[in-house]
Amino acid sequence: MNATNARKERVRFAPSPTGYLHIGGVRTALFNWLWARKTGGAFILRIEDTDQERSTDESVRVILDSMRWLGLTWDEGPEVGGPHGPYTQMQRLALYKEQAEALIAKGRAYRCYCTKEELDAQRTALKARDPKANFKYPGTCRHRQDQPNLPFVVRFMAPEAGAVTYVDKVFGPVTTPNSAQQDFVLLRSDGVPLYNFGAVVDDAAMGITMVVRGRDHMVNTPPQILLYEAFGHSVPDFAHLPMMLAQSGEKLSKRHGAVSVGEYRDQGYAPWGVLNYLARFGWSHGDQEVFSREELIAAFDWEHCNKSDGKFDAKKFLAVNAEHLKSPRLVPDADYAARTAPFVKARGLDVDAARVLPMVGLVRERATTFVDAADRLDFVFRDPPAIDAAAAAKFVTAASVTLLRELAGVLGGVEPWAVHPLEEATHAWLAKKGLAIKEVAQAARVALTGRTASPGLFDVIAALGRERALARLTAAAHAPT
RNA sequence: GUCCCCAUCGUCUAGAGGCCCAGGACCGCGGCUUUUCACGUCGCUAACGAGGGUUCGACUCCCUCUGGGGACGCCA
Repeated sequence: MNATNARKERVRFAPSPTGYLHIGGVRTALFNWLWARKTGGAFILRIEDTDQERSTDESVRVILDSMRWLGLTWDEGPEVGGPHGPYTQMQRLALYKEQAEALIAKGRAYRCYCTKEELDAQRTALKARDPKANFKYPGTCRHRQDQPNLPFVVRFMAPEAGAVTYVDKVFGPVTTPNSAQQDFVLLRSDGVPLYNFGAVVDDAAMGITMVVRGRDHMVNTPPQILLYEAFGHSVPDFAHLPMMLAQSGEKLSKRHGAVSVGEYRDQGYAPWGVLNYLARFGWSHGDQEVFSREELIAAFDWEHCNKSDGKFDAKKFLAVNAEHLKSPRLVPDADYAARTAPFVKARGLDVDAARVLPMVGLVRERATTFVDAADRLDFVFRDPPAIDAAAAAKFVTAASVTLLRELAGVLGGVEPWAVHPLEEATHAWLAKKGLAIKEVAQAARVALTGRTASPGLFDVIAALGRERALARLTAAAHAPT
């Protein structure tokens, strides 16, 4: 697209498998993925499972499933492999240990024998004196002799003077004084790396050229850059994305409603509808709101990324999704049918995509989700249709029963069984009787669909087919009120 | 408290000094269309946080304030 984008970027999404895939995480993954696709680079998926307390295999599975459902395919990572594997941090422990030793050898890190208890005590004591104080590790073990029999963590020897400056792709230049840093822990006493160390070692090993992540990680960037420099590695570019908050302004969590990809999948959202909403959150392209996958890859850039945090809006999200469902360009009929069929089946109807396919036109402009589509299509596949009692009581009266029977007789002779002939025959009949369609429409609708709201009457009659349509009109006549 | 970041309608956003008494979308509210529900369509409500500069001219640049957010862990 543009000469400055010539570099093929290697980017990564590195979730912690501590639960479902959060909608905010998806946006981070998406922006990474878009950039990889746009630059013809690589999108790497890495599992950061070093928090053994909270990480689970189940969660890894859920995350991979969600990514696949969204269509955010990864070029390197779990299950697909790649030249820099393994792509799960707990399988890379030897590397972290080796790299930590290398830093110690360079004099840029050291073993610390202070126990967690000692440190906690110091922290608590400080807070007791000054509740607002900021506890920093005092560097007690910086020059302590090796203690072969004591457990230790490896700490970074942070510079006390100077500052780190980097140019964020979204936020521009950011400078942080080194005085804000401390001798943070690289390796725990059990040999498992902490976030900043693991991320830097892996990003360097995997040849990551740009780190794209949430703004909540912006504070991690200076220490990470210090690490790159200590190693003598070139520093990647960084792009931080503003955060997606709840309407209340709090961090978006389950108590604000659905936040996991799985929930939206189960609610019948289209994967690309989800991604489209997320793409436009913190990024814009003039007034364009709806994008196909290809359009988004072509249009995406960092210049139009916003810096300010935003609030998740479920209604707008639904609207964007509905926009996708309405468009055959964005969701082709076959895809629409395939995604709707499982939801129809979930209603206890033995229906496959092939049977849904010819019915897509009935709900295309009405349904906002595939679940909604399945609901609106229920009457097509259920025989007899589920009749809403209140609707029947109101519209299927003794008088309308007679009319419906008569209408069935009239329609019985219509050839071919298609919307226009059916409509013409009905109107001719109505004209002869001096009736307005209004006077039979709702009764017919309830008889045919069981509900007062449905697709167009003649579309329904045509879709049902001669036999079933006539049977339903007649059945209603036999079972009034 | 320390360090970092942010600031246009309720929400997502356009806006890169005059094109803006601020545009689009969602939501909300009306009208039209109509056999129902929708779709569609027309319209309405609604914003540049405050104060100083800079400039012939600021939503756009600078400063201060105010208001938000993030981080300060052997979590990620």
